[in-house]
Amino acid sequence: MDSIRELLAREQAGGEVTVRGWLRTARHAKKMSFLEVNDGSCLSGLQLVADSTCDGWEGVVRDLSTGCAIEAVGQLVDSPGQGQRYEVHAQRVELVGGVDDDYPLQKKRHSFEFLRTIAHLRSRTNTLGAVLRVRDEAARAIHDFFYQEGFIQLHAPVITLSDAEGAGEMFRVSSLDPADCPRTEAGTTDWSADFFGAPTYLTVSGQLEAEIAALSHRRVYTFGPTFRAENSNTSRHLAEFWMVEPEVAFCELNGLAALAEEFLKSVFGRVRDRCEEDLAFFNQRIDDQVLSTLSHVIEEPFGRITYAEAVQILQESGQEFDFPVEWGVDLQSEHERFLTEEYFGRPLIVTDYPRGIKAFYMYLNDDGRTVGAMDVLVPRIGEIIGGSQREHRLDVLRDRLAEQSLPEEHYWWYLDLRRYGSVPHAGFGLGFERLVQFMTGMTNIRDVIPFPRVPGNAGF
RNA sequence: UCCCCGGUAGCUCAGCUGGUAGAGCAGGCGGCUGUUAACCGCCUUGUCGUAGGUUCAAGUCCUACCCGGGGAGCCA
Repeated sequence: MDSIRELLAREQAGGEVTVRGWLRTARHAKKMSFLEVNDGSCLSGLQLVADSTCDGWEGVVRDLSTGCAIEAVGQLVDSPGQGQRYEVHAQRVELVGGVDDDYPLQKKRHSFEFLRTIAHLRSRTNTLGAVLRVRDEAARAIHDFFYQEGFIQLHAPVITLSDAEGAGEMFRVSSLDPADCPRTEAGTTDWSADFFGAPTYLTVSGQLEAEIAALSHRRVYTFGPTFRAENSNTSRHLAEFWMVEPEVAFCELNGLAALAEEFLKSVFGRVRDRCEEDLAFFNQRIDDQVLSTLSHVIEEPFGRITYAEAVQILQESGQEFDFPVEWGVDLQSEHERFLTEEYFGRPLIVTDYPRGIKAFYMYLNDDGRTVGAMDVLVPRIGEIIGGSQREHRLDVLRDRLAEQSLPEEHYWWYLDLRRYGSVPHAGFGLGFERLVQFMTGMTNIRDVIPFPRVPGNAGF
């Protein structure tokens, strides 16, 4: 049995083929029926043409409608009609699974909001089908890029003891019965009686574990689900999302920025090459900037400025911003978008942020006021990558922990890494769904992951 | 969490200054054509988000809540 993708890619027509899939439309005329079958292997469907000589004409073909699962055998021929190169003259059509007449997917366009309520069926639509293929290709491209660059993949734990960077609410993991859990003498929950003997949470980042592996295997990455219990209701946030986190030993900030740029160019190039049809669809139906934006990322060098330069550009821009800009405050969405969309018009790497607005583990620069942090900003999405050179000097790291009132005992093993063969190292995090959003032009992040988890909704 | 906008048929929406609900699509039946989100005719479908309130009368006005969308914050 061939996939429709393979059949449509054939050099020439001819021969008997078997097709299995789901009907997008069934157009019935008096003497013949046209059945458009899709099997998810590509955006295009395959047109089956059946007439009264077809086995199954009465009792099957004439009763088919949108959504039916079928299997058909016939001859692959050049299509005389417009809109497709080949079609199949069906000799036999079997109904594998019929549909009740309340099948919710129509031939007409649905809103993405409605499709989210039928997440079990929406992957059969053009747009979500294309998203799943692009997402798959991007994931493979990421693994292949790191493989070729000599990285090994680290499987970071999903259940962790403590917060990676003191940022973000975490989901608690517990096997205790909330209605009847053991209490301490003070009356609070006795977590020492819980499954792990301590409070545990779903991970918010694999970074700290990746640092461990980088300090033995030099170039490593993680690619897995991460979790944030933030009450974020936006088109760019999920409670469960997939994050890519490379970590490189013997590497400083410049090397990391170069890696980030090379990484994005490679992954985007691969998806452009292999998802041509899907990307053309997104460009036509979702956002007509998709293809030109991809080319920008692949072909043009990224802009590179320091935070201080960014502040100066913003202050001298003459733009009215809702939030004023001055050295020491974090850049707002509107600032990031102005820089990458209007001022540079291409992806942009901003480095060396004030120490006060960044995490404790970031490398303290010689000026004493900035850290070796790096954000990659892209048009329409804003920050897509955040990373930094890590603080590898034990004494400085201890000062930074104390500065942010973080208890050393929670980070005992993280500090150990600085005591035993510490080396300069750096890494970044990439939100995988935001990458897919950027590549497809989809405006809502809930539509680039098959089963989105957001506040108040974990259905399907 | 905050600010705006919205919730009317299975879907997408219309419904003016309050007067008792409608179009396209989907679905059913019939017709027709190498058709392309096919087309033509007929038919079916509603606690007008929920709960209160104002009024002779509420889809329409008021209040609260729920849900959805856009933006912001947090961030990836």
